[in-house]
Amino acid sequence: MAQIKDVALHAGVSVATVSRVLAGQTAVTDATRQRVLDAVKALDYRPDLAARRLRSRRNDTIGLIVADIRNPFFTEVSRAVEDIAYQNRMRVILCNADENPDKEALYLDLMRDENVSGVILSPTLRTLARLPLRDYPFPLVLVDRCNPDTVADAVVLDNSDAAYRLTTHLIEQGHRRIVFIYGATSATGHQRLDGYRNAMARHGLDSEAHAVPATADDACQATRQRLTVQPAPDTFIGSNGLILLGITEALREVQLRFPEQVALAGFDNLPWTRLVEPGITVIAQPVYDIGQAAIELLMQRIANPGQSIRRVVLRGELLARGSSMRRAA
Amino acid sequence: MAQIKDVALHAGVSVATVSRVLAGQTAVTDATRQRVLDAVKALDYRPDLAARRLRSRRNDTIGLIVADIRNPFFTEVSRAVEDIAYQNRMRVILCNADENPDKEALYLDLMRDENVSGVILSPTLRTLARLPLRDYPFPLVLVDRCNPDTVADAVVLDNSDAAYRLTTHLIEQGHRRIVFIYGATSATGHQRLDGYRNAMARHGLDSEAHAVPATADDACQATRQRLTVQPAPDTFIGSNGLILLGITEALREVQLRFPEQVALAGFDNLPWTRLVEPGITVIAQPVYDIGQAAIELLMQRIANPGQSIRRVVLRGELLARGSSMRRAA
DNA sequence: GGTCGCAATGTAAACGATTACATTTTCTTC
DNA sequence: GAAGAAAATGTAATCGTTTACATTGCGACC
Repeated sequence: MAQIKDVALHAGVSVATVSRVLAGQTAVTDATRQRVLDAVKALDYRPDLAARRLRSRRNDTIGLIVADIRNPFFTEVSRAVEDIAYQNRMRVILCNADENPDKEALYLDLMRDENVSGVILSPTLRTLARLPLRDYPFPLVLVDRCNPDTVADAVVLDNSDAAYRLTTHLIEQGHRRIVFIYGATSATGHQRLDGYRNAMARHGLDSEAHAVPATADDACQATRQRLTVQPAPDTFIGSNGLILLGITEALREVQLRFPEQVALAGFDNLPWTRLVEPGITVIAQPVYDIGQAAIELLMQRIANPGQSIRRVVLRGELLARGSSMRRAA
Repeated sequence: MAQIKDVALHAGVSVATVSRVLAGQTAVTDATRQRVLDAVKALDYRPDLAARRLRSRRNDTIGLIVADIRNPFFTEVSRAVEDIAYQNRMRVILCNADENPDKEALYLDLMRDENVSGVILSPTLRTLARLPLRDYPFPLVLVDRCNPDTVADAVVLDNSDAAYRLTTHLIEQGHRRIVFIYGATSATGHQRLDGYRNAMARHGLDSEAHAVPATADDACQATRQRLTVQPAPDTFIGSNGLILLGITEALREVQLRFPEQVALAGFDNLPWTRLVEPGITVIAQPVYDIGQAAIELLMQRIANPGQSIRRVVLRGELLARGSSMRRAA
């Protein structure tokens, strides 16, 4: 493996000059620059990243800690983050916390060990609550989840508002006994719950919400359970794509028809929501944009650590489909 | 930030001893080991990974280059790889090649630069073809995709056989005019195509296959297109989950009923395949197992570079659902 | 008790880059 | 053409570990 001194020798210059050429500095003659680049090519020289990072104390790597990689929301966010990062010559270390605060803490430690330039995180409720107590040695951008009082850059949906609009839509379609099932571990679930409750209260209706672990199986279980209890609900809302999936499975098991026997709606415009007859009404999130906004925010903060805290709030779009339509009288 | 010499000072030993304790070597007295560990804790010392990697020339990082992170198959593989890797104190760099050979080459170079201990790769056809020409400076394990003659460790499904079984099942159910839609860029698609062709030929039926870019949209487009041409097919097979999704969308658009008007089957037991009425028949892959086998294979090779090439072939399971059932006469 | 052997520990040289500082070259300007 | 400034280049220290090699300590054995 060629080293920088081999390149220097080959080009007839000093190692410092080679380093400068590779760093893209200006204080080099065009002629020598060219000789160095030729030598680099001739020897197929590639700088040793470990050495570079040790000496320069820079890393050009960012950490991305997602709550659940199986959730298509996060895979799409990851895609965006990765795209933009590599366009800017940064590496990404992707970690999957599986909605587990311990894993999350572990990965945050790991990021510190790796001396990353910054981290994008979708925190569980516990980590979010502890955020003010800890002091991380890197810039942190939250994505998908934050509280009104969190002191960190963040990119989120207008969760409460979107849930309010979704619930209002259902009420306007004549549904009344609306049950809300949400993920217990995420701030998102709670904010959407707020929106749901507000909409219900404003129309003089009683709220009924169930917290579950944020997996399809748990949501399915909870829905089954609820169906055994009278009075049966009109309508279910799932606070994210995985939960909506679980609810749908449970309703399909007992052969309930949408929207005649039960109405259904939720968050995340996943491909299958269009396929299930007669189409499931959802709030669509601008997923790629969320990821893109997050990494751009992070890079801005890395470049300028002193800048004031920013929060980007994106709007969800209501896609009304058959599952929420007014049922025949 | 505490350094190793601070720890040494605090514990009253030399830096070498500290390093030895942290490396878990045996040639240290219990008493000194304890003093060192106390000092580490007291100073909250964390080794500088860049320095360690530079000096030791080890990295304990593996690269995972998946073909398409949006394909749930690969997200589940990633989960498995990550789980096992971190259990073994290894880091994972996850890269998404988007089925693009150029991106793939870029990431492979990146892995070389990062000096990773090994790489898990799901190659496009082009990269697979070029594999013998290149010589990578790290162990390589292929996952999901390989040829009979590829000279590398690999973990794959019994693709041809599974497709054969699936096609035979459809034929036995009375379907005849079966169209196979597959991803052009992956070896998997071609192997499944072989199995399909064999089954058709054995029953004296004509094959009809269409290659498409491996996305749901392209599969949807191709299906729409095919539906405009007479004679209309009995049945569609999608060579993976994304393509199956695209086909399903196209068939739903024109309101065709399963299995009365058209039958449908494919690969990947994704959650939504159970939800679409009356359930879509699929070959289920042991996804987590595939990822687990891949990283275990890789770790074995890292530990023992000289061992002979291994190929792990896992069996797909046919889940017969309503979409492939015999239609009423 | 001296010597040998081995275990425990210490000293200092790597690892391969970047970069502060020193030096040389080139360009202005008179 | 000389002086001085600025640009280009070179020399060598440095980043924080690991590890080869040197040294010390200690018990066993004769």
